[in-house]
Amino acid sequence: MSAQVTIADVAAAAGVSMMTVSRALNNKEGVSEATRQRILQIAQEMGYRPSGVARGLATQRTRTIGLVVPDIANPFFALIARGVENVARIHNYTIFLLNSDEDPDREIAILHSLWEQRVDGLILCSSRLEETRLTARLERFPHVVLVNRRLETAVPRLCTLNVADEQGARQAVDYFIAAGHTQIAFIAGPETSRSGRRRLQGYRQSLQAGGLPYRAELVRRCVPDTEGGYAAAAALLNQCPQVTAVFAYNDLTATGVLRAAADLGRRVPQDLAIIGVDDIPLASLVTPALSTLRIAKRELGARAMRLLTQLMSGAPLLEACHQLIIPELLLRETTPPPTR
Amino acid sequence: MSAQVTIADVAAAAGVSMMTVSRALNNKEGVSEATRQRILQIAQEMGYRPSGVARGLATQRTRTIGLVVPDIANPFFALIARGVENVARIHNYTIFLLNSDEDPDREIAILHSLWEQRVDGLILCSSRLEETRLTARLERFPHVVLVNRRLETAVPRLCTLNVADEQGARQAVDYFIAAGHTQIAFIAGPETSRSGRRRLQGYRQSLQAGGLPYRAELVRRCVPDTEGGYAAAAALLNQCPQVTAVFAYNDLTATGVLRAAADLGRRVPQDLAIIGVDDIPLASLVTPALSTLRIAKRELGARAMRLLTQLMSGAPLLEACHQLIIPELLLRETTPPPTR
DNA sequence: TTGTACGCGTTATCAT
DNA sequence: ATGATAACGCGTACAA
Repeated sequence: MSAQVTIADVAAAAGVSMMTVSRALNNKEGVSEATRQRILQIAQEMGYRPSGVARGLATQRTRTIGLVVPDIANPFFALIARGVENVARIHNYTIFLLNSDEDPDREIAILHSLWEQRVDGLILCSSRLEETRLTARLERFPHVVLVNRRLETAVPRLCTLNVADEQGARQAVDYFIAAGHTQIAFIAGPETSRSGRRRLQGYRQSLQAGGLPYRAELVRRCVPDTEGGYAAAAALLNQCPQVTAVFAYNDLTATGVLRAAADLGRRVPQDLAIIGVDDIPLASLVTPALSTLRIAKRELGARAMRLLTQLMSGAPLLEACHQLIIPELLLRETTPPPTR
Repeated sequence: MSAQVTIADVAAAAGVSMMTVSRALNNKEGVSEATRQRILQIAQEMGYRPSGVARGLATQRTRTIGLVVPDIANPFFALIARGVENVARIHNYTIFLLNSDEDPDREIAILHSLWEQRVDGLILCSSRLEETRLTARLERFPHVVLVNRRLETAVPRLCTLNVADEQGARQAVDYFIAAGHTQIAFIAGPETSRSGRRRLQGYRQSLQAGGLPYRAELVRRCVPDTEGGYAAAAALLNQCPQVTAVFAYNDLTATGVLRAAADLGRRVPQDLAIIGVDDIPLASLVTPALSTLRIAKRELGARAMRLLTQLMSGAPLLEACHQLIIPELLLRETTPPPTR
């Protein structure tokens, strides 16, 4: 039980006041270089490390942030988290990571505990809270970046960072239409997903622009994982065998579509073309490799943390407070090679 | 900037002392039920939340723990993290998550920052620090659980939780031998991996027990990802075409082996049988689906946190301080179906 | 250049 | 059952 070494111990050992030690350690002026070095030396030898807790109480800043994701085991969010961490590390912030499991009640509980920890900032991904409840909780936090969630009302000290879902969906569906497909389905993910709803908008816009009718039976909700995609695709292909192209909510569901196609004897991409979303590592490892809307996940996380850092620094924002990430259509093997 | 509501504010509003408020909120005795309810009510209305920072300073316990993993984007560790979180949540601990990137220097830096945060406990996964440096750093922490890392010397207030690597490797190689394979290769992962070294021991033991010679050229080091597995397998299969079975460091490298086999025209499992380790979600999604040594990752994480909770509670341990998780051989499609 | 005294928000000790 | 007071470890005015 190595007794905690405090600044008082160091001061005593160095024969100076606590103040001098504090100044020396925090690189503030008012200490001669000689004593500073001596103090640093002694602190080092004693294994002194300042208490973030005490410092937090004194300064009212903890140098911690909260990162809330639906599920860190989802590679999409894991990569975002890596991006956040890379930037946080540079600026010396430590991260509380919490999983919300897409459960609004759980999300509330998480925000409470993060607030109790007095985090300096919060990055909240894919919040499933309704707007009023969400903004009410968020107002207490000094600085917030919302990822993958839009807000109707402006909240001070809050930025958002979103994927251009509509535009992305249009890219995918436009591609299908240009390739001559007329029966294009959308496996839409869960009803509660806001990005799913926006992708649906893009899907409809694209159909309309291409002069194709919208057919409700070609849009299927599903649990956003491989099993969900499989089930939805199996039902779809049985009931609407005329479908030749599927745009999927994400790569996990797209993988489910892939397996359903295989089980039903549909060749991919000849009989059925598929485009997913995210470009998680899995996408390039399944057979055939998934064509997908690539989202720069690490970069997204890094940008979120950079925004938060700017907010926390108190300086006026250099960038726009509400940003958009544009996905990029990545054609692999589940879309036919270009014919010419 | 909603001014922080403190216990003093609540006390003033309720017309009692801070102490009474504190007692009421912490369910301590010494408060009449009537005033307790009244205080709870008022605190609620004022939106009061106790400051973990101040509480941490006063109690010398922060109700936070540190979780260090090599890379949270690796699904193996992400699932362990979920296991840890599920248990932490129950006991009201909040988690600092840090990625070590398998970099010893980074690991040291992480341990420093976690110590500065005064975490109550630490779960450290796959430490790459040499024993003396590691134990020196760890002694400062009140309670530690080491995952996937053995220690020669005993450290007080420290438990370990490891995968039975040797035994697991033996299960896989024994299976190959029983199936009649005589040319069994091992794609061993990085030299620095201790579990890789232990799996190599198991591999050699199994060969010896089966009366098969050990051949150095059948053991290949590699970066532990798909690309590394691909490169190692491609070289191996070119130089030693007689190989009919490969035991791979993990599922990621096994997937690389799978792709190398496909590119070299080897049918799996007929020409080449493959067994990986971990059973990450990817394993069942590649084609053919990977046979693998399943490690119960969530359960591993949950057990680690349960151990830590027991340590932190101060009560004597109910379970053994050094535990082992036994992997389970899961036969899918990269091993031939049983012939009979 | 250096030191003193107080505050940060909460719990613990000791009274009342 | 309730309250006053002193920690907890550090930073910050202000003083020397």
